[in-house]
Amino acid sequence: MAARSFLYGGDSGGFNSALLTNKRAPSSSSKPLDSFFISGSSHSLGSRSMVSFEDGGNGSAGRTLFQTFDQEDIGDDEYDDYFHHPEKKRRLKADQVQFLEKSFETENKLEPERKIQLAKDLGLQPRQIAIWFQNRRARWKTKQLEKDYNILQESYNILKANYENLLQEKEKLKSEVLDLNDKLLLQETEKGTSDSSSTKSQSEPLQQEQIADCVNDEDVSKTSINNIAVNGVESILEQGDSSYMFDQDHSDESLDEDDNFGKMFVTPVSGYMLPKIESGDYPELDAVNSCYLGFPGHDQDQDQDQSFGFWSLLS
DNA sequence: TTGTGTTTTATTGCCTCC
DNA sequence: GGAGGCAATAAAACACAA
Repeated sequence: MAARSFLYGGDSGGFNSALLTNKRAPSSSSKPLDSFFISGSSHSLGSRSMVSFEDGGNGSAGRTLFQTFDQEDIGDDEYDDYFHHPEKKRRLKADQVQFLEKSFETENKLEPERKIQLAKDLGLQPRQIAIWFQNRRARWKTKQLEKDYNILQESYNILKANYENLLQEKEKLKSEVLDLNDKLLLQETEKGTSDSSSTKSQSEPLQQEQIADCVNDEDVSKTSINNIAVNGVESILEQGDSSYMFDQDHSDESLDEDDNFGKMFVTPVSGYMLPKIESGDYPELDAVNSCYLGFPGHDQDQDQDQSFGFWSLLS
């Protein structure tokens, strides 16, 4: 991309009004010395800074915090330096940045009146104010995305740890069942009667089937859970609608039962909408849970409420 | 001093809204 | 169609290690 900067061309009395109304001012309008004559350029800026707070940032009425450049105020070398590097970028002074930061905290969008006022107060071009806010919003967004990513990463890790615990528990219970089955068989064998086979527990074949089902489901479930968690993270990263970024209030959306919002939740930091995973949405996850539920006398509701907190974690 | 990575300022192009 | 927003990007300014 061509990077011919025009900065803030205009006459020495102020800024080029065309640049305020037309943000696509052609680069050709930039004259070599234009950027030197930015309204409010001053001395005492260090070597290159474009602006300074002459009054210490008290913002007294009727006076900008930024003074008009005057050749008499700076040394010849510096003056010469400006002439020979007319388009150098100049960083804002710390005080100016602080002022803008405070303003940004109040409201991260910039209405025209506020822009003009800030420009007056700081002795900058309104366009500079707009650009600063735009860049600041971009930085803010990046940070929020990082935070959301970290939150999701943490959730994923918890989910994964829970899943692994779940598998361990399942193995333990499975071996208990096998053990009990062995004992049962042993007992019945000890009875040694000829009709023992007909009095054999009817529940046994069913339990063995269930165990087999659980074993078969295991790999599928593991893959599915991982996919769900990973997709959750990816969906945030791929979320392109920035309209959420500065829209603070999504509380109503998550309560709407008539559309998909009813199954969404809002990420805590950036306010992204993500699908809320519930029991029944992913049969593979239910299959994992169901492995506990086939035993005689086992309380399913209790199991879902207790120990692993599997669904509560997801929702 | 210099090379290199990061941050900040500014431009460009595209999109949306009124 | 103009104004303003955002993403992508360039380039200056800055920080810092070697």
